Amino acid sequence: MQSRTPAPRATGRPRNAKADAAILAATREALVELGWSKLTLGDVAMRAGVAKTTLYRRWAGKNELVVDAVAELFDELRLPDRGTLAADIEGVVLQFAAILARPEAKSGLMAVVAESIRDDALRERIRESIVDRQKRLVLEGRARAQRRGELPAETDPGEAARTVDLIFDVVAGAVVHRTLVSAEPADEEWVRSFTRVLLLGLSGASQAP
Amino acid sequence: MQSRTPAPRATGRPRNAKADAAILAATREALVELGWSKLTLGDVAMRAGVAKTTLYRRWAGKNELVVDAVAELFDELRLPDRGTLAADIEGVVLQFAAILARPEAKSGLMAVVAESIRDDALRERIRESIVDRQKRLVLEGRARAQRRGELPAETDPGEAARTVDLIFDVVAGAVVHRTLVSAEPADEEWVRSFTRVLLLGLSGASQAP
Amino acid sequence: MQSRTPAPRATGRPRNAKADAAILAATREALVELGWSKLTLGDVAMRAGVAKTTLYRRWAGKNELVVDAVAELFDELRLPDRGTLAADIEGVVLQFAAILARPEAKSGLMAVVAESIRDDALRERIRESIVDRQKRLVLEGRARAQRRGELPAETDPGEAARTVDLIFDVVAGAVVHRTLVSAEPADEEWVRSFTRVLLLGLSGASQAP
Amino acid sequence: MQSRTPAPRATGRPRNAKADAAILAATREALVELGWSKLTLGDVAMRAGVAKTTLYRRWAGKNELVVDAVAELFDELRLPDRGTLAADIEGVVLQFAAILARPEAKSGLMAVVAESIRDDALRERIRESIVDRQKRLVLEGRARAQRRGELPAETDPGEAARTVDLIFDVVAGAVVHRTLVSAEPADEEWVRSFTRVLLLGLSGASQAP
DNA sequence: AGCTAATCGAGACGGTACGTCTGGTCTTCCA
DNA sequence: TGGAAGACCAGACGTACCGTCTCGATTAGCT
Repeated sequence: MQSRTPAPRATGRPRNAKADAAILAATREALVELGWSKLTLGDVAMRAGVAKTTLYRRWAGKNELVVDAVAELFDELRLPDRGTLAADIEGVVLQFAAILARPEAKSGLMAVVAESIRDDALRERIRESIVDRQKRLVLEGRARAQRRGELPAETDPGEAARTVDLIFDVVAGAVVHRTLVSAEPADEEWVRSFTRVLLLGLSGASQAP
Repeated sequence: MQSRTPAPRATGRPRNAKADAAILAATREALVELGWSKLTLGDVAMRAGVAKTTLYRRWAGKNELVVDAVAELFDELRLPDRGTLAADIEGVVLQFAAILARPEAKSGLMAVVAESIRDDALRERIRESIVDRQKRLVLEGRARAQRRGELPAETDPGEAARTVDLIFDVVAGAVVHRTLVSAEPADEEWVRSFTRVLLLGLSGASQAP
Repeated sequence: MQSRTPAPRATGRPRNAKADAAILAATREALVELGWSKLTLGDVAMRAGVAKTTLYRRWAGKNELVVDAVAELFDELRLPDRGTLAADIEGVVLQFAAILARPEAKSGLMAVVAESIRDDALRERIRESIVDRQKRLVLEGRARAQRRGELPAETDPGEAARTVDLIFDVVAGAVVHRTLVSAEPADEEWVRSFTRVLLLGLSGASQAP
Repeated sequence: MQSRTPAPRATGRPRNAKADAAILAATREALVELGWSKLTLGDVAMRAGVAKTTLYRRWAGKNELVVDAVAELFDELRLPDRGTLAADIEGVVLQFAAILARPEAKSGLMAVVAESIRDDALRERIRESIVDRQKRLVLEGRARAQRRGELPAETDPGEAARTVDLIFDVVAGAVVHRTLVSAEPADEEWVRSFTRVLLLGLSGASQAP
């Protein structure tokens, strides 16, 4: 999530530790005001009160910077215990939708995903910083449901991993599409409908293959 | 889908009819080679053997041009009758995934969606040219399934529209996420798993509200 | 003296003819205010009311621009007939000194000569635009003195050319050194002393080889 | 000639004495390879195996450093007794021309002179370190010629000083112009022609004012 | 056949951002 | 205290594109 430290040095003036946070905050601010395509690194540097060179010393370019700035937003996601699997899912999907509704997330996320298509290193960075980092929610939710007896313990680990991936694609994809492409709010009503379809589909699929 | 004719003129030299197609083809070619962010209108004009002026006379900018260039790709989608609802869905989802796997679609689509977040006119153009244009497939598929007796006739038109939207968000979102973010192929196996979850979820949801 | 026209085109928008003069004037203005080392092309462009790209389209860089800006100054040099060779020389040397005393000439000339040491094309440009262009004065002065009978007609053309070069090196070198290195004014008194030494030296040298 | 010691210190770690020489040598090396305008202090520091800080602690900037680096070159000038005034002059002018032909002198000298036009402190430093320091040669040559009886003892001290200045401007100016602007070698033949003109001019001028 | 009007190519134009480089300064640790 | 290392701010560099403009040259339909 931080700037990539090229190597831990022992000598020379150490980097200003506050600058990283200031730059990421300035990036999010600029994303809100300008959007991705009109965001310039010179402007971000100015907002952060930092020279352009400092920014380039820590990030390779606009894409890497925006990935890190956006990734921090998703670390807010939590999975409070709401008693049932359905309620847990609804809760986390609503949180996810709320983050996606924020303009700094909207503007940046899709753009870097688009850029990642032609930049393998960038895609890997997105996966590390954002996607895989949040798969913990799916794993934790499933474990909790298994403890409650709502879901059986998985037998085939490969199958289980594939299911996690499928769930993640469906949940993240549907919420993103609803929010960014359809441009409709992913509100409680929509989340309830979506969760019901998802749970029924999954439970049916696991019972009658 | 074509360039926006500001007003039908009667006099003066008529526009070169072949230029539109040449420009859109050149745009797709450039998307493949360069991706969205390194695509420049000057380069597209050169590839199309056309002056930059000509290009700007027909499209307002990069975003509008790319939307039109990409939209043509999705007109290939067909819904052949494969006998059952599940097979029909699998077929169209596979076609959709195949188009999304093409680099000119990948590069362009996500980028213009990202741009559309801060540009309402662009979002409207995307919806007209791409999204709503393909909702016909969902409607046609449902009608066919109702004729077969696989689905009951809908009673509440509002509820039916909401369901169409939900299906579209889930299908398009999941396939896009799988292809672009997870960067895994949406192959037959995945499509079969996905379709099963979707159908079970929908049928269960409609039976036991 | 003008910007180097890469090729006489027939098509496309023609270059703004006034821009050349405006840029050269702005360059001299900036030389006066800032000197060579603090002169920036961005600043010159702004002063001239012209975009930086326009400037770079016409000149390869700072050195070439300054050569042209300074060269125009020396076109003012005239050789009025003052009756005797000594008076003619004194007159033109005083004019030369007066131009060299102007800050736009001082600042620019030495700097581009310094740069020309490592840049053959630049040295050639200086020679064409400034040095050889003003050798006309030496030639004209000699011809006039020969018409007056003050100097004999030269017999050996090679020797005559070498003498012109020597005179030029001595005159230009001495005035430049006096003005720029010694930083003393090349005023009438100094010019009279210098001219006397020069003429005596030359006449003695031609009489008794 | 050395770095300017702001105050003679008594306490603390003493400065590395070798560093001064290493830096000046590195400066000359960089002048040869890069020329003045592409010489950077960071590069000089690296060549000298010294930190940039050390360099800035001893010299105020690029100009001061180059003046000192170049000044050392001119200390090689000697005035061996060749028997006649003309031979003495030819000898020293040839030496001067040989130094000016070296790229580290060419590149640096003209550039700092150019800079000195807008920087009085720099001009004073050049005069101290280079110009006045070598006027000793003119004085010594005249005294020797007077001892030989080639020149009369001067009567008016002011006039004598003015003559020294004039000689210096003519000699230094002509050689510099020949070498750097005309870019022709100041070889024995040229020096002989030049010296003859100079001596005839001076002797004639002193005889018949 | 001439007129009118919009097109076409070419390329210059004013702007703006890029990512890099340099100049000087500062901050840290080590000797 | 000096020195090596290197981060820091400031700002110019020369390049690339943007979207607009100004040309001369076509190319139709309408008189």
